[in-house]
Amino acid sequence: MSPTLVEIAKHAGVSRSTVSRVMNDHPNVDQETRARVLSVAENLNYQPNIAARSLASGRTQIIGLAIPTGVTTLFTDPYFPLLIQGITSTCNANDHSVMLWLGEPEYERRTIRQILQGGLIDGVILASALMDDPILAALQKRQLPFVLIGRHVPNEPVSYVDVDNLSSSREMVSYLLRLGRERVATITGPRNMIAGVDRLEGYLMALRERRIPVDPRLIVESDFTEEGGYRSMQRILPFEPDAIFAASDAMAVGAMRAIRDAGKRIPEDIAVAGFDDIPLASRTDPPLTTVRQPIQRMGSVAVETLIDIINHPHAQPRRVLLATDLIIRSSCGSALPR
Amino acid sequence: MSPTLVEIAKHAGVSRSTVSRVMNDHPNVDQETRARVLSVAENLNYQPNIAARSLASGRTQIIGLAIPTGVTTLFTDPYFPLLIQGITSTCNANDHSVMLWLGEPEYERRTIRQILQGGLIDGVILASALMDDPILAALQKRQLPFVLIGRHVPNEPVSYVDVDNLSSSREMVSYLLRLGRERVATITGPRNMIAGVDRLEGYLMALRERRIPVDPRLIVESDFTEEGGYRSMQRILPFEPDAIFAASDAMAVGAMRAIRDAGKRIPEDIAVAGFDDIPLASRTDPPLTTVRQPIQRMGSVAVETLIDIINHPHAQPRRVLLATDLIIRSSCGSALPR
DNA sequence: TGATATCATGAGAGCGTTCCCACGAACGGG
DNA sequence: CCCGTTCGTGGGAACGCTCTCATGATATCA
Repeated sequence: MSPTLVEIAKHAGVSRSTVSRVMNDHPNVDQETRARVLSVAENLNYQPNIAARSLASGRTQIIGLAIPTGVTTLFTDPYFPLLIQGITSTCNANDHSVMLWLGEPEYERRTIRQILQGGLIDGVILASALMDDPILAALQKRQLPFVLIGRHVPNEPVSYVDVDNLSSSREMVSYLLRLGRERVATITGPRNMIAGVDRLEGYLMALRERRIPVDPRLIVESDFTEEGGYRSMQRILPFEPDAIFAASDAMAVGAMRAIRDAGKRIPEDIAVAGFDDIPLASRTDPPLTTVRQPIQRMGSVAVETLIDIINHPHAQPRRVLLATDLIIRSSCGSALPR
Repeated sequence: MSPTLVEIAKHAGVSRSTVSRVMNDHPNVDQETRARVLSVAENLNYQPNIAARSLASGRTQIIGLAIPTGVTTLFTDPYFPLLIQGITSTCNANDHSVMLWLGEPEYERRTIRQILQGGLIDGVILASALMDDPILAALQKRQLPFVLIGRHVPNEPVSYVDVDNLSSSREMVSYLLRLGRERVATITGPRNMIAGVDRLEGYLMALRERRIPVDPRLIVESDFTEEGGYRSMQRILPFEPDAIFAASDAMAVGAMRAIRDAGKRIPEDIAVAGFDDIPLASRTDPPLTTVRQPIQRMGSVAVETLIDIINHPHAQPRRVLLATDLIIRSSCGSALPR
């Protein structure tokens, strides 16, 4: 095992208090002493015992990452891997560790208890797609600092980090309209996911800006899956859309298949736009115009935000929206002749 | 915060020792006392403080999951999500927690230290695709229990859990041969990944069993990516294969594209078989015959194995190989007429 | 120059557990 | 009936750290 504070102290000829101060970057330590202690610690390969530190200080430098796995579809694209990568790397950079929970219905209650109590954790990142996740309520009840991945209702005092779904999809739909498309349809995500709601709202906003009346037959709610996209497109096709904005690339791919099966051409007859920029998007036929999200970045920002909250628990809730990139490929063609 | 042992003791009218015994399922506690303590603990919503327990006992009930992210390709299929899911759920079931490290070159040294020392962790699951991962060496040096995901050289005393790559690919290639294919080629994975090596070995073994001479021009090493599969297939095509066994579905998909681009038909001219059964495999044209791995199961078994090792540190290394399923779709056609 | 603030350091207590040992009660065998 | 076990229980010590307070040395100001 690693040596203890006392051993370092002995070797450096100081008290364990001084070593502790050095290790924690406290001021009021003589430059020379600090250097000596540091060098001894380095030589002996000292690593503070996290459990002891935690017990004494109440801080663990561990943050929990809770991902309720209700929505299995999310595992088919690299969303979570990227998110997790962003989170862990930023944690590392900030000397924190990540504890992972994938919420399973069966263990959820036990897990929640474990997360909230036990004192093991300084804060939680909740990456739930659902707006009404039960963990959220539990989290709010306790004093544990937490950050949501995904926007939340603005009148509740919760901190969150999200992609700017609303602006992104508004921009995308505006783009379709600018190309000269006149009957732009949309396949939305589920209404209980904020991403679904926001992306629909962006669609509506773009129409409103151009004073284009909303045709409810051109709006179909789906579930972010390819299969769902396929079926939804089939329902939309009879109403003669000339463009489709799918709220996820997976659904866009499904929609493309439906369009093909109906004997229509992309983009000549119907322009297709997606959201997410999954790897497949660049290899569809034709390549898919879509919105790229800074997923990894979002993980990073979530960690930074959480650490900030942990350090300043009584400040205002933080709300961060990240900008996206419009990735223009050929599935929407170019501007139509007027 | 959660109440402490002493508070439970006070309410139950016993000493903290007795409460501790109850919480840890020690024998030699009166039935009635045990019941009383348990009920008090339940009422007060008691949760043991993990830091304190760890400090006193040296055990944390936390296992580390280290995934070196060198190979980014692995993030494009749901391998890791499934693995992680298997690991976390089994950890939950066994009252353990998961600490996650995605190894990044930059932080690796710090991370290793953190993993190995600090006493935070009871054991490690190392899900590295590489055979010569530097973390492995560090891990072996210390006394920390660990389990590898992925087979390892048999003469070193390390425990591992893996899919039976060798038998699986031998079976697949045998299947192709049984269908009457005579020039079966293979696109292998990298030589520094055990999965790549084993799957090639299975291919060779199947040929050997039928006394079919190995044509080295029909064997091309690649990198598990679609792009790699595409290029490799292009190199193989001139040598007139009538079947191709790709060591991953991603490569198989690339190979299919190359075959198409060369104007050949699947499966009439060339049968295609993959490995992994990624979601896409069932939706290629034609649907891909492949090998399904019990990835989630593998995670579960790894956890169980690790916990067993933690409890019995001096036993023999455990080596587990899991069986796979041959998923027969239409990319290999049916038996050719003789 | 004496009173006061600042700095570098050390010592003690405490964080919530587990582990070890001690103690009395109950029990059984000689 | 006494002595050695076994059982249920309690108390002390320890785990390795942080935090608060005390102390003496040095710097600052009137």
